[in-house]
Amino acid sequence: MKRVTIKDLSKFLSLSTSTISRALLNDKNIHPETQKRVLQAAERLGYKPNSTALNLKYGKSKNIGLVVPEMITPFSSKVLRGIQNILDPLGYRVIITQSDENPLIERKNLKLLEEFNVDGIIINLCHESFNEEVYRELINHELPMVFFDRIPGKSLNVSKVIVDDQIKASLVVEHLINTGRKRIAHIMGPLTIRNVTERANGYKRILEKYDISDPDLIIQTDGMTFEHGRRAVQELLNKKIPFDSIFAFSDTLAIGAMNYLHEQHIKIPQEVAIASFSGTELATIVHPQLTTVQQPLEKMGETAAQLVVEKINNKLSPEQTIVMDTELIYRASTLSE
Amino acid sequence: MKRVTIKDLSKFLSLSTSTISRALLNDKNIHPETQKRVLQAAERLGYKPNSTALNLKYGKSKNIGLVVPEMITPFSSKVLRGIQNILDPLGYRVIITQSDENPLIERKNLKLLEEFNVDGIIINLCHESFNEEVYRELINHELPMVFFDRIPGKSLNVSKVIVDDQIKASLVVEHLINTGRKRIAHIMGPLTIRNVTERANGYKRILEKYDISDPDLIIQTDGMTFEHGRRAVQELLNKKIPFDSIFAFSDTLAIGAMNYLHEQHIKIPQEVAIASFSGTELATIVHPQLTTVQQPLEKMGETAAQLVVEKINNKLSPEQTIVMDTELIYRASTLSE
DNA sequence: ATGAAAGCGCTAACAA
DNA sequence: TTGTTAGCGCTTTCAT
Repeated sequence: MKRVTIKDLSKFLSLSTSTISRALLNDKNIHPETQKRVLQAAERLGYKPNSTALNLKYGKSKNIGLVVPEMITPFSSKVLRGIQNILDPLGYRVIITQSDENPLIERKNLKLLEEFNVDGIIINLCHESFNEEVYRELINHELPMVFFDRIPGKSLNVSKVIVDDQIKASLVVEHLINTGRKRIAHIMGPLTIRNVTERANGYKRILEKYDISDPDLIIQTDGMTFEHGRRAVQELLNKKIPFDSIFAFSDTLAIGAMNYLHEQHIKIPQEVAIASFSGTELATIVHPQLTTVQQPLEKMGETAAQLVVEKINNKLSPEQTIVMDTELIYRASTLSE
Repeated sequence: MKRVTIKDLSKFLSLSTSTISRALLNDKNIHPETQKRVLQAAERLGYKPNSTALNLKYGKSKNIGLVVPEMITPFSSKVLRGIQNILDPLGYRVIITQSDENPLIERKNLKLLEEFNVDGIIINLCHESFNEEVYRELINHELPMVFFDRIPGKSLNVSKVIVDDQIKASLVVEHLINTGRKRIAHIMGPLTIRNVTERANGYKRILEKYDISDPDLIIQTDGMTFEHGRRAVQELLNKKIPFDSIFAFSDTLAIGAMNYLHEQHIKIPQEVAIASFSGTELATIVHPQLTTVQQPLEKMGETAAQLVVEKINNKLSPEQTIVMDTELIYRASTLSE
């Protein structure tokens, strides 16, 4: 069953293709009667505009590329949802690529998206500097780019959507202190991610303020999986470093840690309280539920999408950094019953 | 920075566009010397083929639509990964749409994908019959479709990728019996999903075989979220129906149930053992880890992708139903230490 | 109000 | 071996 084109309609109605096009586009230069006939015929023959032809005509692909480190946790999914809220009604399609936390794959993805003629890129990067030159190149090619969550270093002038990492990290740690914790460990992610440093700074600031800091309490991981969280807390225990609570960079790391604690029959929160950053259901499907800084992921996606669209429609629109509000949510993992 | 086209190269080298095209395509009818010059110029000017033009030319979009009920659990993400393994190297882009378990949204998504000229659709449906007419229509339009996981009723002759639901459900239940359980509850999903019935049949078969069935033990949910699982077990407890184990349709339902049990301080697996179907990390990030039927999700995605590609390349290739092998994995949620 | 024709970037007959 | 031309489906000047 071949697709019906304007040409088919033109033959069918013995009208020129331009007239058909005008009728379809609601042009003023069209007789109402003619338009009615065209519309009816279009309906009857099942005419569907060919978006490829339009894209060629207008020099756009109506594709937006999304680059994320992974899609295994619901983090990226929720952001995607927000992105689609904005982009779907505008007729954009979203092409998703996963970097697997590997900057080389990320680079390949970016190149691929450029090949694919995407009109813009929304990216959550996996290394704050490794691909800086690639980002710069794409931007020079006038490809609109918006970064969210994990953003590149200051030297790149781009639009970003982030959260108030440091402040909220401080608040979390302060909450642990307020609930009587004194030996607060921190499970960091890799240093190649800007938020990792930000959140760690928030943590350090408070521990120093209360004069309870101890470098032994900071465990640096070289990855972001459940397994990394697990190994971090294992390390603390093996080194016999006493601790009564954990602030983890992400819910993934936190949950990994929780699991190991469970296996060791260490009670949460009685013996060890635990808190982290999240924004997904992950925080509520574990037991006990995790105290977290709730990031407005869907809203972040929407905001990022709005920024790309803005940039696509107006190449001169200025770069913006939008800091989203987060909410600290207290749950059972830090509250004794 | 405007994109460099073949025309630009043609001017730059004083050659016809067709010669340029030939050089780029490695045509035999081209002087090696000329080809070298073209390739060098292309490299120097940064030429990138315009995929939109190609798609128009060849009447393809090189887009494949993916329709899934949700992306919040890692289920769809893992399948997507498999799909991309196959499709990325072939130059296909994957457009993702989420139905939110709502057949009306699913229908809208399908219509949208058709508008978008996708070359094929891979779908995990959310109601086994509601949109049957839409599927049929798309198939009549010669749009290649492959169903996976949740498939439509028998009356539709389409390619499918599924697992051996009934058999494996039986094995799970038999495992529960072998570990001494006698009052085995079943948390079903909605009856509008074929696998739900399949797995329930497997469950019933075994309970009848051992003559321990009891209709009270079957809880029918009207959704698939954590919350539904939670409420199902709540219902069992409220009705004071005694049970010593649960077989849940999915890990999502199982985890929801686990959480409620935890809150009621009911010990898993000592007081209640629990098992389900999965294939994602969800089963291992909860405590205790869940005994599940591990579905090869990535492989399922790959298989589905291969089937669409096959169908795209040859409209006449026959419909196939591929049953993937699953593995029953015993974990702490059914094994007392 | 309608039609003819050009053009978006590319490929593939057909000529030369 | 290279060039000319038409055409994929659509919109948009420019004529009529």
